[in-house]
Amino acid sequence: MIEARHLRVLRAVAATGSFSAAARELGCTQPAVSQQMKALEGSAGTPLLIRTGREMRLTQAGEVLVRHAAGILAGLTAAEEEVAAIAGLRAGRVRLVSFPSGSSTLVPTALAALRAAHPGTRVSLVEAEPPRSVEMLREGDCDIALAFRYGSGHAAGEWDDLVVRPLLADRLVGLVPEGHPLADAGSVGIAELAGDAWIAGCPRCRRQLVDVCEEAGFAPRIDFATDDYPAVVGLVGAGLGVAVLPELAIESVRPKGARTVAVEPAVEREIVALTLPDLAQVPAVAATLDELTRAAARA
Amino acid sequence: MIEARHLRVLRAVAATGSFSAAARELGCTQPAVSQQMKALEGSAGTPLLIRTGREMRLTQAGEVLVRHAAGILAGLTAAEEEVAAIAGLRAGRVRLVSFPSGSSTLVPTALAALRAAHPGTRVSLVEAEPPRSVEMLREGDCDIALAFRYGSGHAAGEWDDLVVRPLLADRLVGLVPEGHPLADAGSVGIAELAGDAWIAGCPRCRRQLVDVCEEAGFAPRIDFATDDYPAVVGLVGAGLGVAVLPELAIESVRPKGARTVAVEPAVEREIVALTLPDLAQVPAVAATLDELTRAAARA
DNA sequence: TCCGCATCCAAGCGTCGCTTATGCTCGAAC
DNA sequence: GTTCGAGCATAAGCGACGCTTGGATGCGGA
Repeated sequence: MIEARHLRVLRAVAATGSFSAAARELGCTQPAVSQQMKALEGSAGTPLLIRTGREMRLTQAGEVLVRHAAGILAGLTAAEEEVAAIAGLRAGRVRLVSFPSGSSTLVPTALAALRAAHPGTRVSLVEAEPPRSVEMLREGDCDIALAFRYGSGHAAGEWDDLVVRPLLADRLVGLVPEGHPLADAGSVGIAELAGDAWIAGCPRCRRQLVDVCEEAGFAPRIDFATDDYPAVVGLVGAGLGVAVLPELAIESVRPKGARTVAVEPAVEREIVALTLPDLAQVPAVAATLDELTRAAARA
Repeated sequence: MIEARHLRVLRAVAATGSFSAAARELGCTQPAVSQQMKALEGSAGTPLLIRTGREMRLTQAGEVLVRHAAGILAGLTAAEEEVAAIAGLRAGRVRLVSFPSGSSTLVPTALAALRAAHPGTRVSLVEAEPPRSVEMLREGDCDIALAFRYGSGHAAGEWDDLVVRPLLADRLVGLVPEGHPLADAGSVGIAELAGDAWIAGCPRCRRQLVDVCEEAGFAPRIDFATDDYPAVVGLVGAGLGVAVLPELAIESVRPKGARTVAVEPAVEREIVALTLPDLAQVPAVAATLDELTRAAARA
C-alpha cells in the first residue's frame, strides 16, 4: 500500500534533488525523509532513487511514481478543499422542511440572514406538515424539519431520538367576524363561542381545538375544516363562523372582515426545529438552526 | 491531511452501509473501522456519516469524499500496478552501453534470452568504449556498461564505487598472415614477432600491446592502428603485418588470409559488466546482468 | 590536506493504531 | 411484552511505527 504522505516526500525530493532540501521544504529532519524514502522503496519493491555521488536521480520506477503523484496529490488537496469549504460554510446545502405557516414567516427571515452571513450555503425548502416532515427527517430526505406541538396532547418521548431546538411559543388567537357580538371584546372565554359555527385548521390543530373545547365543556360545531389558513381567515371574514388559530398563521394574512380577540384560557403551540443528532454537527445545519433561532427571537 | 487508507475504508463503509460489513470486507475488526472513521471525520472537520437507527448514510461532505476517493484510489492502484510491472519485469527499460566486440557477441545472446524470459522489458543498446561508457554510467546516461580491463595495467580501485560483474576472460590470440613463417606454429612467443610490422587495436589495447612487448624486451613497430577489429583482421589478411587481439573480437569475423596462433605469455582481458550499486537492485537491470552472465558462461 | 555538506546509521522515545473485551441500543421474532 | 441477535461505541493493553538526536562516513571544493 503506497501512502500519499510518501508520494509527497518523493515529489519534494525529486523537485529539490536532495533529501536535506526536501526535509527543509517539508519542515522535518533529513533522517525522516531518508526513512520515508526507504519505506516507499520497500512498498514499491524496487529502488526509486539512485544516489550517485552528489546528485540524486530517479529510476524509471521513481519517475512513474512522481508522474502519478501529481494526480493523486492534486485529487487529495481538491477533496480537502471541497470538504473544508463545506466545513467552513463556504459551501454546503441544507434541505429544510417546514409547515406552511412557518415557511412564510420564520423561514424567510432566517434564510435571508443565512445568505448574508454565508453566501455559499444553499438551502432548499419543501413544505410538509408534521408528522410527515419528521418522517422525512428520519428517512434522510431532509436535514431540518420545522414542526410544532401543543403543550398538552403530544406523546412524551415522541422526539427523544432527535435534536429539538425550541424556536418560539405561538399563541392561539380567536378570530371572529366583524359585527360578531364579541368582536370588540379584548378577551373572550372559549366557552362564550360554544354556540358559534367553527372553522378548523389542519388536522392536528382541529384535534387541539376539540380538546380545548371539551375541557371548556362543549363540543364545537365545525362547519369547515381546511389547512389553508388564509382560507380560514377568509371564511371567518365572510361571517361563516369563528376560529382559533396560531398567531403566526395569520401574521402574513390581512384579516379582511374579521377581528382577532384573545381567548381564555390561553393556549400556545410550541414551534421547534428538529434534526438528527449527527446532522446537528454539520456546520451548514448548525448555522441554519442558529439563524432560525435568531429569527424566532426577533419575532 | 486526509489519508488514502481512510478513504478506502470510507468507500467500503459507503458501499456496504455498515461498519461491521466494511470491516469484514477489509479484513479487520469493527472497532478499527470505527476509529478510522472517527479520525477521518476529525481531519475533515465535519461529520461524514449519520448513524440513524440501523442504517448508515453519508452527509454531503461524506459524499464529496467518496466521490473524490474513486479517483484518488484509482490513481494509487494504477501507480502501484505500474511500479509492480517494473518490479516484476513485466515492464521496464534498460539502457546498455557496450564496446563494439561485446555488442556483436555477448549482447545479442543475452538480449535474446532476456526477451524470451521477460518480454516486457526493453533494452536499448549504444556502443562506446571505456572509459567513455563508464563516464556515461556515472552520469546517469545508461544503466549497464560493458567494459573490459587487462589483468595488469588498470588502476586499482578504478571501479570501486561500481558494481563489477565479471563475465568472462578473453584470451588474446595472435593473428599472422597466411604464409608467415609462424603461420602454422601452434604457439609463438611474443618476442618472435619483434621484427614484424604490427597492426594495433583500440587505444587501450594498443597500450596493452606495448606493455607486453616491452616486458618481452622489444618495442613493436606499429604501422596501423584502428579500433575496427574486422579492419585489423583484413589488414593482417592482406599481409600488412601481425596483430594480437581478443578472441572475442574475431569470433564474428571470418579471418580471410590470416591465421590465428596462440601467443606466449598468455594475456587475457577481463570482460565485465558495470552498473551503479542502486541500479543493481532494479529488477530489469539485475535480470539483464544475469542474462549477460549466462551468455558469457555459454561462450 | 582540510573543511563543509549530505547521507546513512543507531538509539531512544513518544505516539498511533490495532485487537480484545465489554456495554449499550435498536430492531425483529416469538 | 420479552428475548435474542446484530451493530456501534468505548476502554485497556500492546505492538509497531516514525520522528528526533547524536555520531560516523564519504564526497567534493578550497
